[in-house]
Amino acid sequence: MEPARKVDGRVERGDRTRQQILDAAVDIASVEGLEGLSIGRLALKLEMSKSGLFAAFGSKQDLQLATVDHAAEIFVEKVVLRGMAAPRGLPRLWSLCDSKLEYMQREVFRGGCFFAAASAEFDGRPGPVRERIAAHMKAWVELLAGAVQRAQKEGHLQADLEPAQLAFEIDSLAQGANWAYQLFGDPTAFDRARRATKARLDAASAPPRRSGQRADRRKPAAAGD
Amino acid sequence: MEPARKVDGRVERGDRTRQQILDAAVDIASVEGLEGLSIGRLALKLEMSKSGLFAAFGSKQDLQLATVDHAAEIFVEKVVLRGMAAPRGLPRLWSLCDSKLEYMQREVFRGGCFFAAASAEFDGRPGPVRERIAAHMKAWVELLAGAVQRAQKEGHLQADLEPAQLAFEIDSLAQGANWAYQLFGDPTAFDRARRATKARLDAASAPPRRSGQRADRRKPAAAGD
DNA sequence: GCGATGAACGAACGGTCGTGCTATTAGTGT
DNA sequence: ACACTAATAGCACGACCGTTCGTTCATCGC
Repeated sequence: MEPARKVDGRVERGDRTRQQILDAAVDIASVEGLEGLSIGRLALKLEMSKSGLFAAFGSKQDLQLATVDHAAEIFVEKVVLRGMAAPRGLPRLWSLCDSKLEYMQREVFRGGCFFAAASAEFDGRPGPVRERIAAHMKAWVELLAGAVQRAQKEGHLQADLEPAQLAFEIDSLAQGANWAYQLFGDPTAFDRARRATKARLDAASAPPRRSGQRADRRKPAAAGD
Repeated sequence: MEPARKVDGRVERGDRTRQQILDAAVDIASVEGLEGLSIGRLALKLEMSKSGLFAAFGSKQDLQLATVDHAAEIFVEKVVLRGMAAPRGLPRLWSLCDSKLEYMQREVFRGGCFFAAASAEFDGRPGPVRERIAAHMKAWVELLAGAVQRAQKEGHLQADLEPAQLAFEIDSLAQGANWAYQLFGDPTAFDRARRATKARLDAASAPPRRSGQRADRRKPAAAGD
């Protein structure tokens, strides 16, 4: 969040501009893509010279990597931290889903979910950038799966379901909503995703604790709010 | 499918090369993107001159539009027709989902689902290309929703659920599988999507016809195969 | 045969891309 | 006030982009 500091604690001038550059880079890249993000246009928008901007990163690829990391920081701040603030178990799981949907809906990035766009753009281009994107996304789905597992341990979700499977399903719904909203401009997509996620979590909820009975029945309590 | 013909029935030379060009264009674009698809590289791959190729379309945008339409033809052939061959109602709905998953899994296009990539690339770039992509995708989701509606009329699915909602959910699962496979190379994603889709359709299935009873119970029959 | 037609070609255009090199500025320690 | 250093600007390069132009060549009606 705050600009990086040197060992002596001073805020360097270069770090400040780096932050400004990355803010603009993430904004542009979420709309035009990481490859469409050109150094010239970025410099124009920031009213600085192309070479000066370039020197701050050394190569386009390094700029792309830094942009991906910067987007990840924002993602963590707006989605992960916000979601993890909820009490552990099912509420936290739901909160993570809802945070991601809200982050897409409010368009924290102008072009919708940065990583949805970046994934699609780079999944066919091997290299460090693709690997970086994949690493961040892997961390996210594993965080989700971990939240599922935790909700199982808390007795909120059925114990016999596979965490990765449920994480896959609810994250797919969020991605589907982002897709529909970005392509069609359909804001109801987020309602659809929320409804579906709630219903899915409901169906995966553990039955109220009674004597030894199989977890094949539903329970009326809603997942969210 | 077969090359276009003139009024007198002859097969023009230009149409043949157009088809060859579009085949290669779709292949490249599914990996590198529609914008990354450059006329020079395309001409190199086809071992023809840049200018000759260019003349066959008139502009890059027209080439992109033709590429999108060509991809849609292949999509219809491999997914829609194959899916619609199943008996109407729930089997057809499942068959459509399965066909799309298979088309992604077998990588009919080298870079996974062409339209998943194209949507993400162009959802932030207004213009005819974006509109064309959106039109094709709209047709697909409406086809899915129509299949849901038909399954309701046949009594296979509960009558009180919203077709567009269910269509959104199952298509999101397919997109999620494509995403996971393309980014992580995880082939189990398709199994996950299939399982989730089956379970979702199961949960949406109408109860076996008996006296007036509400549609809140499950029925054991699986959705697919 | 001959002229018309359309397909494909090679060369070149202006523009933008990422990337180096060198000079100049601005900030800091003494 | 000065030297030192990091940050930025200016400029040019080579590569590639989409596009245009004029030309060549095969084909086909006449």
